[in-house]
Amino acid sequence: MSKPSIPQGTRDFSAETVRKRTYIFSTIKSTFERYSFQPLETPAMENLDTLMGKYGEEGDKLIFKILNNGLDNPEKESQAREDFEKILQGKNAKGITERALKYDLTIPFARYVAMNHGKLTFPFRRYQIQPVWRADRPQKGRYREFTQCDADVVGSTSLINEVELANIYHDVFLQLGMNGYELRINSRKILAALAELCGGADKMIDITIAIDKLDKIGLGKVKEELLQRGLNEQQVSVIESYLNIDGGSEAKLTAIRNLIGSIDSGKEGIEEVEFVFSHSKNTNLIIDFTLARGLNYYTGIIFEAKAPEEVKMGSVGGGGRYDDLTGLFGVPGIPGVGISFGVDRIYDVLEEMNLFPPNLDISTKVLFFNMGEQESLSAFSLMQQLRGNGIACELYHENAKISKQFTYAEKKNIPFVVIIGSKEMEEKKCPVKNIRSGEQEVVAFGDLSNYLKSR
RNA sequence: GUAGCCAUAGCUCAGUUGGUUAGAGCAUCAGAUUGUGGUUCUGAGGGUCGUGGGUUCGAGCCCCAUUGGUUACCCCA
Repeated sequence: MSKPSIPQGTRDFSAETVRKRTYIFSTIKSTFERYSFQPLETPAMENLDTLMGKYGEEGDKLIFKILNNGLDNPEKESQAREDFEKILQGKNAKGITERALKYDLTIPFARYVAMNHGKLTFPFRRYQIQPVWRADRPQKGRYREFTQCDADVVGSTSLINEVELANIYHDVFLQLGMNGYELRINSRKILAALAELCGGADKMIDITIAIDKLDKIGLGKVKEELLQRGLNEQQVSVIESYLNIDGGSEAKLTAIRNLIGSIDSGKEGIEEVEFVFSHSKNTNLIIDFTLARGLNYYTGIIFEAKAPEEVKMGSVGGGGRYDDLTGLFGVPGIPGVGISFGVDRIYDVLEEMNLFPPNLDISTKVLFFNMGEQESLSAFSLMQQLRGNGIACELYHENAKISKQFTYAEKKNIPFVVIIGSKEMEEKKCPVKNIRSGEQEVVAFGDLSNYLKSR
């Protein structure tokens, strides 16, 4: 028999990890709730149709497809073979696979809104915290199963939404102690204007893919890539002057106005960025015209949250505005804007920077020592009383050596031990020892709950 | 999908140009110590060297394949 294992890029979460993750989830969740977002959950799997074509060509390849059941049915054999031929040619075949694990939370949400738009009150604000799956090659900060925390507002074009979302990022990251994070913003309209200026709206995707890599590969390589992608020298030099925009936010805005302010979409984009920048309380907000983001459906403001420089984790969240996401599902005219937190990466950042608060792993508060058969029965009934009063406690399972029971308490990070032997049973008081400080007090049985509750 | 690196005890790792019975630290268990632990000391258990082939008198070490992990590219949270 082979060694047990789990699929590549997936993880088991131990108690300690779950508690740390829960800490992140509850920080994000309570912030979402405070901003009046409502929870939503959607299935782990969607119909393949729902997902295909929504994330670009690369995205499609990374969708985890689910094999249909019943393919071994002899009556359908010839059809199955025919369908499989399509798969071999890189196409999809409903006969082989018609469901897939969800790839993000935004598209399923759009699908949900399209299905329920008649029942929803707009603007509709929802948050969603669920796992998603990508058939990617795992590496640092990248998993095949990971959890996203999304908040979206649909049915409103107001830029106030963008401002609020920028504020949410700030609230969450400051609360988590990631003070050095950056929230970069840009507008797709500015990128569209740049493409227009370079003589081809059809080149927008090529341009954005290339310039998005600026901080990674440098200006020289970006120019090379642009040339490779079919832009001419003159167009590349326009892009170069765009990329050279630098300095403080005001200086950047002035420079971008000079460059593309005369183009309608450019002007709109600049106004958007300026609005969000000037109205958000987020002091970590940075205007970054090189920010592009991969997902094709963004049309206005785009966000990307970056981990503090020193941890080299890159993006820990992102989002943006989409004018017509539900249009993909036959319900046009519902604009929206949303953001996402990448919990798994945030976890890695907090771990690396040592930012988790202590005591997250305290679950059991009291360990009753087992000093013998009669003694343990007495401890048992006291323990039940404490549990009734909401105190998590545990009785050591056998009459082992004292030192062993202490070690157990220490390993399980249980802060208090209670020792009940024959003497204590007679006197109806017992020593309560704080394991960390070593302090010990004798407490009457009847006072035990109150004593422990207060510390 | 492409490329690099790694795989030896529960964990972290040594292991010389290929040469006797594969080691250390930590962890575990037992004892010194039968109601107050964490330090210390003594002892014990624990391995098909990822798997399968090959070269060789001889392989943990060299070669091939395979599996798993990891890092980078593409892309992305």
